[in-house]
Amino acid sequence: MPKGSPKVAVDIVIFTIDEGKLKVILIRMEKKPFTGKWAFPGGLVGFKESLDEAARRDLYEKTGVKNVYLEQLYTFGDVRRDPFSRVVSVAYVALVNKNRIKKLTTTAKYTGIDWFNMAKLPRLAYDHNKVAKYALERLRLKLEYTNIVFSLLPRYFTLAHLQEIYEIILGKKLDKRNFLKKINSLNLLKKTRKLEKGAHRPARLYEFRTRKPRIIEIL
Amino acid sequence: MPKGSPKVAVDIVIFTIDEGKLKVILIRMEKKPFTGKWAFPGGLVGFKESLDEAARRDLYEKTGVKNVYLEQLYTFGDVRRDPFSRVVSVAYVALVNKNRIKKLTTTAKYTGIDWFNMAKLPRLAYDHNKVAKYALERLRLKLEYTNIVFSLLPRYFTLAHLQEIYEIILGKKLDKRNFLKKINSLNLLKKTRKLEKGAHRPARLYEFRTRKPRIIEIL
DNA sequence: TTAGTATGTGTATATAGTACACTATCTCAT
DNA sequence: ATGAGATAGTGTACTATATACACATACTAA
Repeated sequence: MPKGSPKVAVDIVIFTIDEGKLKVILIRMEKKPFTGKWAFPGGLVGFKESLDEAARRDLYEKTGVKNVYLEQLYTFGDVRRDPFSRVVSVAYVALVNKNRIKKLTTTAKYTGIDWFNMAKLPRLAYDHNKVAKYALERLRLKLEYTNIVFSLLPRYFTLAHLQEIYEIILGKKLDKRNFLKKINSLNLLKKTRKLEKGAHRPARLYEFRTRKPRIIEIL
Repeated sequence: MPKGSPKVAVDIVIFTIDEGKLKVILIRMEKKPFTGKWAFPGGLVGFKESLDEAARRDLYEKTGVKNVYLEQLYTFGDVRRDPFSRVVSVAYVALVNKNRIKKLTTTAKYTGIDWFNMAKLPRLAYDHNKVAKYALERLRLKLEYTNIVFSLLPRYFTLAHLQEIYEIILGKKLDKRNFLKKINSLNLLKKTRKLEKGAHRPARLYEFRTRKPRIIEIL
């Protein structure tokens, strides 16, 4: 029978592409049970903010960016996931363009914040390795039928650049011609006038038809 | 900035098939802002139970059934979703076989509990019409690549019966031959010796290869 | 024996996904 | 001016999956 209620927090898996790798932001914990361990950033949800707002606020505090793709992932509520306190955590996934981030900042409660290669995460605090696994699955799935990568790209980009991002996230090589067919079938892109320097044939630049999150099929 | 923390509740969309319709359990509220309105059953999460446990407990209290399909759906956390209190609600979806339920019971806080046709829901309390929409989408989606309907069927059943349930949930007629092809490709069923009375050719009975929730593809 | 009723089954077509290689266009070096 | 180097851009054949569609079969009951 319920007596008292758990606390509510949000945790955010903030993805970016950097140096040809899929990376996430982690913060280093100072508090007792997890001293020195890394975890996804997050914090308690205030009385006067929705879950989405709490996630957006935390993302802004850490990275200084707004208007990126942000989606609720799953809610983790095991009793012992935080050994000293009962906290239910609503996990979110965010996608940010690394160029738009000047500096990562965190509060005094933490002793560090940095980008980590998603493929080589250390053992994380709480149940955050499970969170990471869910987040990657969801990201890969959504890639197939939405335009969510717009958050990872500049306004104008080449097909090769777009394909590279897909390859990094999916963790496998794609065929150029089949990739174009798929992207075309989703009807996400608009051609522009070509640009792109380089000691070779210049590539045409594309832009997204819309830079708002747009679901192509049912979720 | 967070000050205090919202309360945490679970709400459960309990589906069944009855009289050829997809139905859900609703309870009638007594408390002030929603007096007389119907809502999905649920309640606050206790300090010593996980979210899943809270959902399972509530399902058991209302219906007396255990061991059915139960899945977390989404977490609703708008500030004003409950006008008098700040409650974050983790919504769950459950599938139960109506035959296994003797009686619906609820606590003194509510003035009624009953089954409602999912296709004709009244205006519900809180944000529960949105919850209903999400739940139906998820149910339809999961139907396509999992064995979750096992919770809605007896141990032995005919293909016609199985197909009928799919048709009710999806809200459209299916072709018998194509349906069989699809079910076979999922490799969910085992043939048994035929039975089934009736004034016509008797139908072969099938059973599920396994009656645990089993994901066929990635979620 | 027959009428009635639901079962059980196969093929042809359309659509989506995958495998696969060569020509075109530019820059830079000579 | 020419050629080497480098990446861009493009089409077809094959496979797998999804859809449309109709008739013979096996039982019960009169």
